[in-house]
Amino acid sequence: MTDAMIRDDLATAVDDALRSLGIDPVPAGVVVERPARREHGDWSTNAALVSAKSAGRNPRELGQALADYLSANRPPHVEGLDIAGPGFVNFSLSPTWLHDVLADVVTAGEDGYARLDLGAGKPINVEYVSANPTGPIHAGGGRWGAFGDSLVRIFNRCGYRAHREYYINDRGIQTQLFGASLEARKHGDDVPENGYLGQYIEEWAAEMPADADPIEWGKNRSLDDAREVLGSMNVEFDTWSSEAALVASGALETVFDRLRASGHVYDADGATWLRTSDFGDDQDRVLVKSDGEYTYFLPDIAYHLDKYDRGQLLIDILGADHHGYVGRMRAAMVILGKDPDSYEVIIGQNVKLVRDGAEVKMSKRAGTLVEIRDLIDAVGPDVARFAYLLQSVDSPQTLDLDLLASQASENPVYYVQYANARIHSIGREAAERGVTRQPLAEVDLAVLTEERELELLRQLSTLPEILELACEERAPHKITNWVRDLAAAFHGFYRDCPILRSDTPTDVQQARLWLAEGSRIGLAIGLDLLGVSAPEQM
RNA sequence: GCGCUCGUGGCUCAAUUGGAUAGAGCAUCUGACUACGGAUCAGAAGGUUGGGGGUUCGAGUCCCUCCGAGCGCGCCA
Repeated sequence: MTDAMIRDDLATAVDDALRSLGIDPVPAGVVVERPARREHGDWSTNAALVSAKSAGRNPRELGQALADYLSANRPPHVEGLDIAGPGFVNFSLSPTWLHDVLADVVTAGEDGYARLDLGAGKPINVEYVSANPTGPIHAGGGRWGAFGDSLVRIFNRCGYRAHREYYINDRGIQTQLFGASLEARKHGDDVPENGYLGQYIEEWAAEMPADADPIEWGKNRSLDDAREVLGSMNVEFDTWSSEAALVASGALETVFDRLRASGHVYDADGATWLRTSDFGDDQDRVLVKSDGEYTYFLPDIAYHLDKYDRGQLLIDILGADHHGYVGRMRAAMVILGKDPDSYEVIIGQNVKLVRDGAEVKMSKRAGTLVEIRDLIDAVGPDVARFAYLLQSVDSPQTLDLDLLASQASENPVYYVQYANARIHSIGREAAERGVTRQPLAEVDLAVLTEERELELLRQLSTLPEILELACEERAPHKITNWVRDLAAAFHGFYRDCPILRSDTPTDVQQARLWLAEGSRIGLAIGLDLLGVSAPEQM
């Protein structure tokens, strides 16, 4: 029994009730949902509100009629029914179904509980970070790493097959400038005009062997740094795609021919253009410059086309400063015959970093960046990752570096990890006292009737629906919020419902041991989706 | 100027996508353990959701309009 099954049962019952009152067909917009407030019951329906107008009846009176019908034809597990507010019909469930939830959770375990099949194995390609290989990753880029990696974990748990991808812009003027800057500083010369000025240039130039090719060496140095620092935050990739390799493969010519053949390419002002404005872009874009060089755009098109080999759905995660890019790429994909819905872009709002009470304006070229490495060194990977995932990517994020460091011990991530550590501590203490957990089948979970216990079970029961929401809305922060709520429910339970104390009856002790195990499973799943560790002691 | 995104207690953010009395954390104040870890728990205070108008049973959410912020508007990437 899961909460989704309960919801379906209730929705069916509500439909039946409406029809019995002569409201047929059932109006769109009638839903069964969780009320915002606990005292409004476990589930609620707006059926009376939505139907009242077309039925020409008063919402409260109609609600009463619905409640009467549902009382007489009571759906399973429903204990209480009442009508409240403007005409909501509220359902209260018997605690028995929560005991079933716990049995499900511990039976399915970490691997099986809240494992969905929304995707039916559909491959999704997710590209994120993709910072230019011209220096270290800055602290703003960490947001896309944490977000993208968690999103992939969510997809995979929901039955998709997600492929993680990083695109390396290792060709073009920026890489040349970067290499030239390294070379110049190596010899103590000034960097060229528009060159790179950061402190890291000095350090890396000093590291660089005298006989190294500065462009190649600089690229590899940047990528090693990215791999290492992102890896320390549990951010990994399946494919690192090189623009230079793509160009060398001849893929650009192939794509260019296909674009030509589409009839949407034209020459003007000595350059070659793609007529993207016919496909929703606000202006046409140059493919080949008048000096005969490709712009970044043609390789990007070739790259996106290439990604379809590794996913039926392409997702790019980009910072808000790239939002102007979406229209042209979607246009190019459509011109190449792709379904516009198969190319999705998630625009994340940028991160603002505050240090010493002032915003740090970041520019890689000017060398004023805050490296993500500095952040991780200061607060650790778990705090950094949790901080990134604490809020929706739709809203701009402000990270106060001093605050994050000074409040490291009060960080919400520790609140969650502490709950996990307490569970393991109970296990250790139980072992020491010779208390063992009996097989589930021999334990009566029905003795779990304290409000703390029920609240913890209710929270545990919502993970599947939260996961589904997080997946469909591409919103890992919903997992973060859920895992915090679960930890809060556990801490409350821990405080008021002793397990190992000598005055705890044996049957209650056994049921609570299983409840602790269920909580452990929930925390483990949630933290894993966030890519945050679940330490057994702290 | 045009376009995209956004504006929620002192601070950082939620809000089941149009639902009921807008919720958390931090900071502030007050309480709670003599048997499982106080990195915890319970409570108080703090709001005209930037302003105004509209849509409807119902608006933080949708529409219009001001105000304010960030980001785009290259033959850079």
